Amino acid sequence: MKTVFMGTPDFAAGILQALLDSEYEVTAVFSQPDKPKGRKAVLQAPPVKELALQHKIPVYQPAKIRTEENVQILRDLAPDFIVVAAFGQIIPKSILDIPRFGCLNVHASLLPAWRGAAPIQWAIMNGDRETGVTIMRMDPGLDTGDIITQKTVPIAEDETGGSLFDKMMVTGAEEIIKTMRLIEAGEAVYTPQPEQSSTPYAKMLDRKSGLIDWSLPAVQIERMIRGLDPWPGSYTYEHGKMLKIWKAEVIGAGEDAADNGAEKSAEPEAYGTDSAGAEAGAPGTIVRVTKDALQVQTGDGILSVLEIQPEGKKRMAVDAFLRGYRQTEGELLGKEDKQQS
RNA sequence: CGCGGGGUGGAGCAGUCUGGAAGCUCGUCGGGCUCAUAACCCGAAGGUCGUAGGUUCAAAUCCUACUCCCGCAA
Repeated sequence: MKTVFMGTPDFAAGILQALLDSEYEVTAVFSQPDKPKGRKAVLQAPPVKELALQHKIPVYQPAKIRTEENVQILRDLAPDFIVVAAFGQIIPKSILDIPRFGCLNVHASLLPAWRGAAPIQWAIMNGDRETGVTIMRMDPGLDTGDIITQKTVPIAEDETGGSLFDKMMVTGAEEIIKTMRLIEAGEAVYTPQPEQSSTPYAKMLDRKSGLIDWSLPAVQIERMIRGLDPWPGSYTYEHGKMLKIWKAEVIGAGEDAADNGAEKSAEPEAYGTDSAGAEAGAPGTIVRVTKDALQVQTGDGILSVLEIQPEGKKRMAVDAFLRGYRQTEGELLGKEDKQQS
């Protein structure tokens, strides 16, 4: 069975690997063009390309796949399947119609939920308890094709975008092969999706998506921090410098964060008068600094920051951060100094 | 040659501009106090100040080259 694969990032490379390990013959790979990356702006090949080259599979990297030239190339390849995973380009009907068994897409959500470019992160940010992988037969719409197979994946309490990516890749790899066999055997069932998605569109993330809005509830901020780890990362501003936050925990406002909360608050700390002002502070205010904790007021509840990365530095635990940087209670986070420039 | 921050005992930082005894907050080890402790007190170990060269009586500090880490931008 001749198969053409289209994809770009690591997630897609995992799917490609599964195809290479299977009985399906990958005759060509399409990926996005190499892009400058890193500080030196060195051209870097996408992971899928790297993997394909290792296996001596021809790689095409058109800037636009929808040209007549590319369509012709695909016709000549005459694949039985086209498998698409995180390719990054919209595939026109003229190509969807080429393969005998259609164009299959591996999508990292339980469609119709989270259609779009960043389904994994959005599922975490939304606080979903589970998500999953959907294999669908693509149609010209955006993640609106008929569903063939779905497999749910639970989202752990401490799930990050990165850890969920790994799980989804494994599941996606299993499901795509399973689904291809099903189709080949003529046993596939195509279930149309409802027109309306059950969630907002999982829009593409960029660096700015990571700016923390302290007026949101602490739980939501904590989810965002996990969802955007390792990319693009969540951040705020401290003394006008970017400060990334990689890990945090919600401190129940009043509920039973008892065990360590109780002991600590038992200590005198002569903390009565000035804390009153701090507690009532605006979202983003640092309300409490101890040897190894940095607690920030949010729109609802307190967020205790656990792992941090100052601009120009590496990730570090808060206790390390607090040793050198000396934070003060009452300081307000999130203000970008516009002094410079 | 895109812009910028940084490499100082195990960790995080100060000191660099205005050369001249290695500092701060912790950690580690030993001892003490205590019913007890991550708290407190006393003491100790541990550093080629990223690398190489230069200037100087004298360089963490000034000059040159290199290297590694990181943020931004793409």
